[in-house]
Amino acid sequence: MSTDDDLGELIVRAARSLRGRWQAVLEPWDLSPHQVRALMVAGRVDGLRLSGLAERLHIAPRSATEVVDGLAGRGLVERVPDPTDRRAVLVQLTPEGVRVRDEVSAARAADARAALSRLPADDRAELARLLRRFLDS
Amino acid sequence: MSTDDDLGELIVRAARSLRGRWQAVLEPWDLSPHQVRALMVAGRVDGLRLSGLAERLHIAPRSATEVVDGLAGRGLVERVPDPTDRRAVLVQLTPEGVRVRDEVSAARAADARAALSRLPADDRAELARLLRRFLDS
DNA sequence: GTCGGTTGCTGTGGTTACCTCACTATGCAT
DNA sequence: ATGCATAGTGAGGTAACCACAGCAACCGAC
Repeated sequence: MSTDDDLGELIVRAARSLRGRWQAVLEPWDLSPHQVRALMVAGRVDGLRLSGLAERLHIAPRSATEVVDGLAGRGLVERVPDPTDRRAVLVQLTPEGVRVRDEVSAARAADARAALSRLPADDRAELARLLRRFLDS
Repeated sequence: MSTDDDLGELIVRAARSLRGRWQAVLEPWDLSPHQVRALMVAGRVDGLRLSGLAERLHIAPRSATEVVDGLAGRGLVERVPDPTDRRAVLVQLTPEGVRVRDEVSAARAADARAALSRLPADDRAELARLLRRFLDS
């Protein structure tokens, strides 16, 4: 049905709109989307290995090295040896990394709120309910 | 509110899920998303210039040249001189291009139907309504 | 006309973000 | 101890984007 084609298209367009805004919001920090995601994950997960990061970002292990290189070069993240396995390397936020993570987090939340505030609160709730149902199915 | 943060996240995740499926559906044709979009646009718009294609795909004019190179190399598209301006080049689907466009179109529609059929029809309608409202605002 | 500025496409060359493959160091089971 | 598996990374490649320069064609003012 054409309504279903449209629905897929609508979801993708809505996401594109949000992603565009989000990228603009990130600009002051000059971080790629992957770097931001890595920062979030590394802040949330304690004792995160490079391989674990690669898995969560859906990229090759080799590429995780590069993402971490980028963040480490900015002093947002540190490589620390895994005490339980001398082959492994853990990704750990520096104090600066924590600060930037919190700033970016707050900016993203504020922007999402602004973008979606055009929709009445009960529409937002309904939308969230329906999307959750779709994703869980 | 955390529900709004979630909503943005939900939209992006839903789109990612659809995009992942879509890319898998496209695999047999070995076409990039941009190439498919170009094929669709060129099939829809008569007398489409490279610059017009670039505009619709939100890429630099130079990059449109490359997309068309790719499609022309597969024989899906032809460059024809613009009769009204000898500098300009029009992008026109070959018969093979029309065939592939229709196949891909049908496959995408079928997949979207399959992906979204997990949601009841009235939920789909409501979801579409809400997303349209968001996008139009 | 013709001449200066503009436009449409593309060649060259560069960046970025991925990838695979091979290597080293380490861990671990027999 | 020895052989195989695993963690990260150096080397090198690819695909998709970009800006800039160049060429051909268009167009408005004179």
